[in-house]
Amino acid sequence: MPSQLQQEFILHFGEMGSRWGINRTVGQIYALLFLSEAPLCADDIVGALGFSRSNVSMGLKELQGWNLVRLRHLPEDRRDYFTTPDDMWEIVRTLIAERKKREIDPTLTKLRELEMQVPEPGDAAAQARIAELRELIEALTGFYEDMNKLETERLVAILRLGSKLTRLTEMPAKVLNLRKTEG
Amino acid sequence: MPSQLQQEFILHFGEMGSRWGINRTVGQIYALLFLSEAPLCADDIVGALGFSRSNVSMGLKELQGWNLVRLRHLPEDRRDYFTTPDDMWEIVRTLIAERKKREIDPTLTKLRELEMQVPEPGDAAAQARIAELRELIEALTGFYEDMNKLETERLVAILRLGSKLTRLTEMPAKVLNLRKTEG
DNA sequence: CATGCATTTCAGAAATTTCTGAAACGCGCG
DNA sequence: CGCGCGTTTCAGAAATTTCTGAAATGCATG
Repeated sequence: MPSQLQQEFILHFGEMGSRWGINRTVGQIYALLFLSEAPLCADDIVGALGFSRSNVSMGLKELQGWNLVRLRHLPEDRRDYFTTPDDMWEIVRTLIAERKKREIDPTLTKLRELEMQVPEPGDAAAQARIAELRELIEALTGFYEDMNKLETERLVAILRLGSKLTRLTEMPAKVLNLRKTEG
Repeated sequence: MPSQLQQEFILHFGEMGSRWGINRTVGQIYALLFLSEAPLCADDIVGALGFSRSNVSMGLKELQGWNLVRLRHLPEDRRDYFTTPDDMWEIVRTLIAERKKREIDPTLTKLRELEMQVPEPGDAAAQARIAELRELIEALTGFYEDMNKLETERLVAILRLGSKLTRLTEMPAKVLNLRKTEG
């Protein structure tokens, strides 16, 4: 039985679920798993949240589809248990990766496809706009991919620098090459 | 009447709409406005997409709520005309700002609120996890806010550097302070 | 202050998504 | 192979979201 604190967290995640592209049930299940130290099985979740068994099953399946939960097995027990990763950065990384996969990649593909089409007369402006959009998305996803390759420590260091990063863009090329690329 | 190319773009945006937290109609309306050079009025949109007049009205209102379209008036015509900004970076900036407002800020507020609560026994682990999540979100949104303050030129320069940014974190503090902060 | 033109509101209809219980399935074990 | 225990599927019910036409509203103009 979740405490008052946990209850509130879970309900909030439920409400936000719809804005995040998952639904209320799935949001609540995730929140519950996120807070609990020990792995939970489907019936634990039914007990805590009161959804039907099948709804929980579908919710867990969806969370697995998002790579947001890990399946585990306890000795002497053949039920499936689930947890969220301990490392919060790992969670955020998968979340971003999955959202990119669902919300951005299909559009990028479509835009590229549209650019290949032979334009009808009058399509010039539209096609230019599409190209510009594609370039912008590529700039952003390219940056994301670069950042995502970094170990968390380095990533955090960069985040902390924030607007100080501008300075790097002001430095002469020479200075930038003082150190060799590593990794 | 949209060309084949435009049609495809519009339909794609419609389908993606649901994944982006707007709906199909709204996605299509936005796509149409995005592609067209001249401002369009509600009836132009009805003509192009075949939705009911009221549906278009609601869709436009929602887009205005997202700050994704601009209202304009043409001389000698008292209808409302709409456009999307010419500057694509401005579009992306508002999009990100609005999504942050809807998808992240409420959660940040809630997490802070939960951290203030006096924990019941057994809540220690949960509260620690909540704190960790809050810190991580703050790190990310803080970085976002820093980046968002930059002029587009500088922002693009940083994006292009990508993983080269790591080097900055390897430099001794002295080097970093060679140049004074500006802006 | 009535008229004409355009936008907005709103209650119900239509469509879509979510949820449930019952049945089907999978699998290790005696 | 048949039993026990747990998971998944699925068709229909329930809930939610989206869409529509009709009526209401707003507002400049004669």
